[in-house]
Amino acid sequence: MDGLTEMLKGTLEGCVLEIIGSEETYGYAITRRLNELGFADVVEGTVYTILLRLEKNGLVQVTKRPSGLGPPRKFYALNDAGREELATFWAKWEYITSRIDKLKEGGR
Amino acid sequence: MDGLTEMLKGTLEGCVLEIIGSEETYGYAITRRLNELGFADVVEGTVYTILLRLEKNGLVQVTKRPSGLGPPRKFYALNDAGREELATFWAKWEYITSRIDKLKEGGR
DNA sequence: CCTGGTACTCGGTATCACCAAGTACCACTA
DNA sequence: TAGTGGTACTTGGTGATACCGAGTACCAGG
Repeated sequence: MDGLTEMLKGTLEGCVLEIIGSEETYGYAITRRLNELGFADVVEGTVYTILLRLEKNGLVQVTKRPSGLGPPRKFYALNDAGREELATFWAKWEYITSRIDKLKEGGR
Repeated sequence: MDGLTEMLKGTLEGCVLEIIGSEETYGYAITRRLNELGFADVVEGTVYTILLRLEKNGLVQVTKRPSGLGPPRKFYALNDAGREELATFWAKWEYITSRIDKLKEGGR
């Protein structure tokens, strides 16, 4: 399945929020997680730009820790604003999917 | 519900395809249809750019007809390529929603 | 050493929806 | 007959987002 990229616009950031929200983790691992979830062609560069944005928008708390097998990792955790943003994301997701499913059912 | 715009990226075009696929129709009516479906802040300009793109990509057949209460309408119908594109869109949609729902369930 | 896996950064590009303003056609009304 | 409002399409520019590619750096094992 390819060419998903355009459809992920706006949702990928929410996915990253969800992942961070369930466990404090770092960019490289998030990328792997997304890949194994089925978003195979999401690459590191994309995830890092999202993480930078989250940080810039004050939704996460960042902690740098040594890795042992590579450069130090930047661990991300949600703060209150981040949790709120995550809830908003899921609300929007529900809304959109319900409308589109209705459209698909031929709802008129 | 606002701020849906970014999340609609890539899906709005599919919605328009679906609407056209179910009935030959025109831009203004498509906008109204999307609005009543719950995509309240989708405006005409947006729909027209999508229609132009569909036409440019050879997914639709266009017929101009007089309106009676305004300027002539451009009616859009799917051609074979358009129907194929629509099927692809739904396949992608299924794929993405299933993955994201899995993520939401805490699937790990 | 040197290859390969881990881990982050940065500059540029393409796509897509939005916005704003404009054109134009018609019916109704004052 | 001038004005208003609804219908209908066009166009040029903007902003957000994900992608791509190249680069830096650290470490372990052969």
